Amino acid sequence: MSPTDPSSGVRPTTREDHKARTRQALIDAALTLFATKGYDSTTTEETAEWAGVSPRTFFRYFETKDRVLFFGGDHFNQAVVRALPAQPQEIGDLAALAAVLIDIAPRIVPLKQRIRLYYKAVESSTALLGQHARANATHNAALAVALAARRGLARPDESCHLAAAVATATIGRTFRLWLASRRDLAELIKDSFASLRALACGGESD
Amino acid sequence: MSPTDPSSGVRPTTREDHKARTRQALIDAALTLFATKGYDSTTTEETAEWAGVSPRTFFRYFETKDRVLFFGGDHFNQAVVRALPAQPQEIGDLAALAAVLIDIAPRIVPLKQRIRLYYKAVESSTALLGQHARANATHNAALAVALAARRGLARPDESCHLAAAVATATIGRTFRLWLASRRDLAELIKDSFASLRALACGGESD
DNA sequence: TGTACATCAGTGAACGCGCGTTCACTGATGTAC
DNA sequence: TGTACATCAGTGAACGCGCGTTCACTGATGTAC
Repeated sequence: MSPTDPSSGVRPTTREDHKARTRQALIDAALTLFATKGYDSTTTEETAEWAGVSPRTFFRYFETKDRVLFFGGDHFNQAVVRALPAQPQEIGDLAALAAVLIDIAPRIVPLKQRIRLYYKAVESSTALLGQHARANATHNAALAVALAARRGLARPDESCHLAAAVATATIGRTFRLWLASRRDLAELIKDSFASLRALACGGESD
Repeated sequence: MSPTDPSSGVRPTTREDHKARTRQALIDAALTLFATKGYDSTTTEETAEWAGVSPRTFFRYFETKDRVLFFGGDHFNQAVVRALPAQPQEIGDLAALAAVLIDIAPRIVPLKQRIRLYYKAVESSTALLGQHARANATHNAALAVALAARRGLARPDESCHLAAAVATATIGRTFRLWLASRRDLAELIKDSFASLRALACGGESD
């Protein structure tokens, strides 16, 4: 349409640039404040001030106070779902998922400090915990669909849903373990899925 | 101490009786209203009115609006944790948990309609979803401790935590399946844990 | 059994607070010509 | 290149609303004697 048509290439104008930076400043402020002071003890006004904008501006970027925390986790979830079909058909669902996660791990590692803040923020409030749980539920649904496709099903059956839920629970544990240690994320993922296999198959061996 | 000392026996006076009934009325009102109108669209004032008390009375019974929904689910969780040591040592953790759950199932079945309302309410709001998630996390911690004891560990290791998390995820799926069908709860629990075993052990067989 | 007092469930009114909305505006960036 | 206009990010002020608190009170139930 116009010479600065965004769809014609990545050329951020000064305006768009500034907008993106304001948004990012609000997200950073919220992440830091929620993690240190707790969500309930942080006002939107305070967050705006920390980001260097007026109180009113907060709600130009986020519909509600809690929305400001959710931005990029979905990105990785979607990457997992997209990468799943590339895994060989022969291996099991959980093994395929583990393989995908190990592939993606290097892209997650650099965000460790940020993810730590995110989890700390989430634990500070039931409202954020609820958001997190809902994001997980959405991801599980998408994952179940992807697993169904892998098996040649039109719609996910209960086994697909169960696999998605169990995988997400396993990943959740793995993340917390990773954040609390210095161990390698990919190693931890491998260990967790091996441990899951050992648990479910009745062996007490490692 | 006094002739009506509560610790000397279960003799509810008229006063205690009335109090218990007021509390229950508030819980019932909240459960119904949250499930039908949604949590965010229901005010504490409305809940109080529905229960036949003044708005102010609500906060004499519950510190916050969300607390009114959480009352008896913990009871079953605790029952599971207490019953776990009675299971034979030879069987695996997940098998032991499944057995305990199947034992308890008959006590859960009569509450089906109530549990349905509970889940509907929880899904209506991130605040309640967060409460539910936190309750699950607390239960998982207790479950991990119980599993550690079963294995002769002083403290739960990561494998215990993982087992608890995976079991809770499995039970969550099972409950939703149960609420959406007419199938027998104990049967569904058995199926779910069998399905979990099949998933993790790599077999695609039922 | 009967009276005087104590306790406590429940109420009414007023208020603080933070989220989120509405309306009218400013001023910088972007566009037309 | 330069002027006139359009767009849009950001602001300020005022407000509605529901949660949760504080304080002073009523009236029914329970207790002492």
